[in-house]
Amino acid sequence: MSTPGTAQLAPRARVVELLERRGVTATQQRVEVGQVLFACPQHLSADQILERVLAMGARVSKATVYNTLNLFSERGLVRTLSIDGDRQFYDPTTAPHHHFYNVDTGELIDIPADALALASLPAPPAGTAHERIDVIIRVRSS
Amino acid sequence: MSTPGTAQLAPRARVVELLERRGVTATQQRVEVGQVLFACPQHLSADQILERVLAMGARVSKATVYNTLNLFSERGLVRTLSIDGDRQFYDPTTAPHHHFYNVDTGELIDIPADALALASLPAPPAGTAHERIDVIIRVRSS
DNA sequence: CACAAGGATGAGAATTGTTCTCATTCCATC
DNA sequence: GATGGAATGAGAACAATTCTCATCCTTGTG
Repeated sequence: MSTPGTAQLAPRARVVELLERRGVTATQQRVEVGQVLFACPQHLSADQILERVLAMGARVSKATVYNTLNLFSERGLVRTLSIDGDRQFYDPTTAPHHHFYNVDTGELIDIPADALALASLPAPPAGTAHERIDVIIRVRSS
Repeated sequence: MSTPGTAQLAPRARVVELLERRGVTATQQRVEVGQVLFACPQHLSADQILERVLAMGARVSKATVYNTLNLFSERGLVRTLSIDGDRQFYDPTTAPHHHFYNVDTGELIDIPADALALASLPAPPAGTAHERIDVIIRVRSS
């Protein structure tokens, strides 16, 4: 069984390497946020991340969590998901992939890119270039 | 040229029919919101809808606009889109289709369902059933 | 046509997720 | 160690949305 109150974390060294590879200064708080975020493939809200960082005994503010997540997002370390209007989720998996979203439970599940073939992509509107494609398959508990 | 201050509106009769077909009581305010919303294929925020309803000389409150849009959404009269975390957009086109989203301008453009082939849909997770599929192609001004 | 009953509306307060402010703290570099 | 610019944090500010609840309509019924 797992130690109570101790969640699985990504090793500091791995997080530091990830950040530095993207030119992000690896400060105390950023690394701690990263340890939570990059622990495993998952979908966490800012609040959940704050909670877990505090639970690991670290000291971080809400402002820093948001600053950090926005920075990570800009630098491609995390993918920001807007599924409903309520809040955003942060997805440590940045390689192309898609999502199931259970509208009843709020659960998000990854769909590997190769499990969903997108044939015949339409050309982007004049003067624009593709940036990323999000497919969300909404499902409901039956 | 168009009459200044007079936006294009869906005819009352058509809106009333749409609402009644879905079992929605066609009250004054709901019809007015519908006249704005169903005027043409478009993507409006709640604020924009409120603005336009007021601009047509009607009297509606913010609360009623939200109540109405949520009701329309439940009854399948409108599709609610969450593209970024900022606000929701309401799309009168309820038939399957997808969207381009320009991250620089915020512009949303419809993609007809048949312009984008989804091959090999993954099976929904156990105990769930497909509800709807949203494809958002993010583009950036180049 | 009056009228009750339940639904709809609206003004503004409340909530919630996120951003902002700016004084303090940290940290890489000299 | 000093130092300057970046990072942090407490809490205020903000914006979209929801809630509250008193008032107003509608609609069906006698």
